[in-house]
Amino acid sequence: MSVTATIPSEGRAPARERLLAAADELFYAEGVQSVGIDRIIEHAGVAKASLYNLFGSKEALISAYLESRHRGALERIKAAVARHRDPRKRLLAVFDAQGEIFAEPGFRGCAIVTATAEVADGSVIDKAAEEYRAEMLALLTDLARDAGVAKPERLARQLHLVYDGAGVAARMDRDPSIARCARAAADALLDASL
Amino acid sequence: MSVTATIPSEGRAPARERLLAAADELFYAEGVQSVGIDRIIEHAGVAKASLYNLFGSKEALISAYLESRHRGALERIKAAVARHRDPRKRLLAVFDAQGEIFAEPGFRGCAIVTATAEVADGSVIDKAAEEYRAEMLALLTDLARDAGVAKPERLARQLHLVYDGAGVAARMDRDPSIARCARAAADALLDASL
DNA sequence: GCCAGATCAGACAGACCTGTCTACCCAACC
DNA sequence: GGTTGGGTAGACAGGTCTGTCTGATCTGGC
Repeated sequence: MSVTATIPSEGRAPARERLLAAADELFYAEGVQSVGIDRIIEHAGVAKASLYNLFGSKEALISAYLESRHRGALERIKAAVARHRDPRKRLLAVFDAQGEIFAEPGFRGCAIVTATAEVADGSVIDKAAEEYRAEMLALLTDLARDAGVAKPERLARQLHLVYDGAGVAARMDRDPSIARCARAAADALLDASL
Repeated sequence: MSVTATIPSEGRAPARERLLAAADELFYAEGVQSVGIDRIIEHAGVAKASLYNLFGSKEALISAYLESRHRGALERIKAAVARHRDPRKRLLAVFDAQGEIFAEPGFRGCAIVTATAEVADGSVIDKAAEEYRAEMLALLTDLARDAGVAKPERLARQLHLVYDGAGVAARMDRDPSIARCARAAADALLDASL
């Protein structure tokens, strides 16, 4: 389990990282089902055997890709939250961060939402998604509690709805500005919960 | 273009209907990408040649399936709306209907949202989705206007967010009760818009 | 009876998929 | 200098995919 980080032969990232980068790019842009292993390894400049040595299966690579995407998004959101001290601003910062993410070139919705839509129920991917969603809901619940609302769980669920909806709408309507709409809705829902 | 409805040989629906029924069942349950033509025709009891005579391609069959799903959902929602005269109740009826749909066995989220997540950008399916989303937004805008809010377009966008989010959450968390949460959020957003 | 059109069953082509396997290369370490 | 381990390159197996094609069968209308 120790990732001893054998220093790569200078200038080139190790195969594992190159594979994850390629997976991130291709899986996200075209879907985990549509993109085959061959394209991943070609894009990463890695031999097929290396992929199977390092990850074991395509599904495991998808899991790692989703994990990394989720970590990245949550990190960005938490960083945006941390830039404020006022509880209301902290809560709304979630949607500010969402707006930034939406505006990035190549944005195509929440990777986890789209990936679960591609695979049948009960896959390993579903299990990962469950975990990730719980984490997001917990964050929103904390922020709602800090904002002093009477029923933080209740508001958190509502905000989670708005968060999910914004992700879907931004992708399907190709409209990053929907995040401002989500922010306004969150603001109103917070007011209504006080 | 005239669907002259040649009466089927008694007891058996015509091939087109059986294909659509099979597509509806399998595509929805397992995804349009994962389900192959062979399984569709086997389930429908139809020859492969008939499918290609009637629809021309798998993509066209998917389009027809999405069209039918969308029609059905919108019809149900409009029927629920029509059961009320009070503008607020009419607006909230959208989310009541959503709750009914969520509670049905085999519910797996909005077919259009999941289908667009499966295909690359720019496909025919994307174009259809655009149309369907506009229709939904128009309905919400009408309801918001009738409820007498100052900026109906603004509220409609927010409600659309909640609607989309509820669909995603109901699928991913396997929790139909999220519709009540969405209804409450819609109620609060309506209040805040008056 | 007979024909036209719809439908059926299934082989087939050509592409693509995941995952395995062999064989070679090269750098680091003892 | 030899060994070990991670990496590369690519063939291969066995399966699945969409879409086409051939030919048989059924049914309604004349």
